[in-house]
Amino acid sequence: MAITIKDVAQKAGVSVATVSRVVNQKDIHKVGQKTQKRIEEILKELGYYPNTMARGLKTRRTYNVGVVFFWFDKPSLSDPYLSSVLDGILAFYGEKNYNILMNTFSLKTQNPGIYTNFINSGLVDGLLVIAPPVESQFFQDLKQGALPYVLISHQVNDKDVCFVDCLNTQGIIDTVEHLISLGHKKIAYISGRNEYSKNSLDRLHAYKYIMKKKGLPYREEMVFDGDFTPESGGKAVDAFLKLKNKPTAIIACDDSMAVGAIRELRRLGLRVPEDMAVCGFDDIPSDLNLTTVHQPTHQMGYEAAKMLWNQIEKKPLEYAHRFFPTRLVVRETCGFYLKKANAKDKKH
Amino acid sequence: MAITIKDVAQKAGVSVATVSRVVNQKDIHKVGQKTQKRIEEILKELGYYPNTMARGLKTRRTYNVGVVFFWFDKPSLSDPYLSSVLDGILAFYGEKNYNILMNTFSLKTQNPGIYTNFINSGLVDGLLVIAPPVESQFFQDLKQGALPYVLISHQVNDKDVCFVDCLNTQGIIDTVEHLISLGHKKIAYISGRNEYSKNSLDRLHAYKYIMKKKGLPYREEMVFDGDFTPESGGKAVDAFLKLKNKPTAIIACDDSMAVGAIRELRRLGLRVPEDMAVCGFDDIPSDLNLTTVHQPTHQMGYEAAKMLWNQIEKKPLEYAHRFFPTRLVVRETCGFYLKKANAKDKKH
DNA sequence: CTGTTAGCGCGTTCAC
DNA sequence: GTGAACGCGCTAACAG
Repeated sequence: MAITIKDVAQKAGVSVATVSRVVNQKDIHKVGQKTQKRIEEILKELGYYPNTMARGLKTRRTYNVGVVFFWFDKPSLSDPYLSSVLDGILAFYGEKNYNILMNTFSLKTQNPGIYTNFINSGLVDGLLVIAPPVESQFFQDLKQGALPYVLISHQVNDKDVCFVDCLNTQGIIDTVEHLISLGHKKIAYISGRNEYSKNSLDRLHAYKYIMKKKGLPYREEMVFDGDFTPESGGKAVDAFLKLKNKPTAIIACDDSMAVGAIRELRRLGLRVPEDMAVCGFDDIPSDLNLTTVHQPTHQMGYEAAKMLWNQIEKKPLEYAHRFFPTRLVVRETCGFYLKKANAKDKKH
Repeated sequence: MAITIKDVAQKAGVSVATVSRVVNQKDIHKVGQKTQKRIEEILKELGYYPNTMARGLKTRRTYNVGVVFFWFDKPSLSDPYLSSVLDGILAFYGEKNYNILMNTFSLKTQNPGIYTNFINSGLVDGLLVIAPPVESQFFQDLKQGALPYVLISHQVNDKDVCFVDCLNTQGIIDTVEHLISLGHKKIAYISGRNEYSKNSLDRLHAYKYIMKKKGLPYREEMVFDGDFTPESGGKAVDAFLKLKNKPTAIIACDDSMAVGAIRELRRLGLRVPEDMAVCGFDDIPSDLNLTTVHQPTHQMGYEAAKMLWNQIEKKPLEYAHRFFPTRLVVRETCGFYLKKANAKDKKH
């Protein structure tokens, strides 16, 4: 059995209350210098560490925060977006000496027991929810519960719900405008899983909005419903190429699908960007020189963690929502540099 | 305040003991059918969830396992090796309905308080330790404590210490032999941080061993001490190219450094593999067509998790150590296919 | 300055 | 079949 506060008290010849005061440095000015010294020595000698369970039971604080993320096929941290967000979270709570409790949630089985148990068990002081599905019982459970939480990459029309997100709409608008400036008019779009990702939905809306605004025809067949996998990006390409009126550019809702699209195009003997421009979203590491929209995922994780921490520690909240700017990163696959080079050639 | 067992008992007109029996399905045959039904209904109606802290305090079980990993500059899950191992761990404990508690440990500050607290606080039922430093107070604390643990990617000469690892030595031997078969004799090596990574150390030893065994001269200057970053791979190349007696092939202790080496070689106008063959270790996703050694990281995480679980649940342990085979994955950067193509050309 | 004590929510023993 | 009561280790209110 581990050393308890009682053991320490006994050995020091004091009461447990005094030991507790020393351990927690609370009301420490009330403890005699000598007593404190003696207790501190015995603490080390015995190798005492407070039992988190007992302490948590009493104080209702655990210094744990839960991180929930969602998956289809299998839980995976290998996703660059996810691991970057998590890195931000880890960075913040590393400083604060909190523990991170990971919990994953299958979108297939949708077993609520897993997270309701997590929400209500008193195991964590708060919850960080990464990219939850658009509609879910989850939110109701969350709102009903007393546990503080912050949503990541999921904006919601509710003053009271804390979240961080990037400016998805702006990112897509920038991309479309950039492609238009390169002369494209027939711009196709590969969507994500719109029922499961608010980001995906917001980006799709943005695409429709800006196409219309720019006077470009929005056509059903120019939107393909993908699922965030490279494979679905490839399927989108196959579908687009079958059209009578083929697109000259493709925007993918995320980089994975953009990568899949490029691979398929090349497999079919088409060149990117000469024969087809391709743009992505997220700016994940890749050697394909993808033109894409960058979002500050690490910072978003960090700030979400901070917002949650403020709630937990009852600090005044500076803001309930936090939007991070996106940035269009122009590389090779949109054809910008190709066009530039061609223009230069013509001059000569 | 959350619903407690007392609330349920009151509403059901029974004692807390009876409710407890129903909740835990323990001695359930002693509870009357009707009583059970009634309690179960009220349980749902009230939305009761047992308090983990109280339960943990009583039972000494938390259904949490801790995962510890180590870092230099900042904690990062973006490392493909790490995220893959974690995926394996998540996959296993997802099935078992355990929670994962992440804790990171800085190799710079080496503050032991962080993990000793973690070890002794009763917060977790066991510990998974990923790629710990070669020598550390950590191990002593671990051995002294009563907490079950399993080491990942760290083999140790101790029957009682559980670990999983891949056959690092075999991986390096395969690589060297493969390069020799392609005609290479001057094979340089980029090492990792040998004080902090047992894998790195084991691989270096393997390199020295096989070079000697094959009658190839081992020269100090042919080994460069890197730090697992692409940058250090680049520096290694710079150093090797300054030598009078330049290598014709480079083996890197991990893929990151191999990638860095290739980038630097190309930057300097050298071709890979024509002018220099390069091989890595780990088989991380990359578009460089790297010849490398694959290790089943996901499976290793999964099996380590299983070993720990067996300990926690007091099941008989099948084995304390588990070694996973490596597999040389021959792609472009070693020059194998180049040679093959050349040979074919000559025939004609 | 220090000690006594109640009680956090739960599981479990023992009595009925 | 069921309930009363104890104690897990700790913090905090109160007493002295």
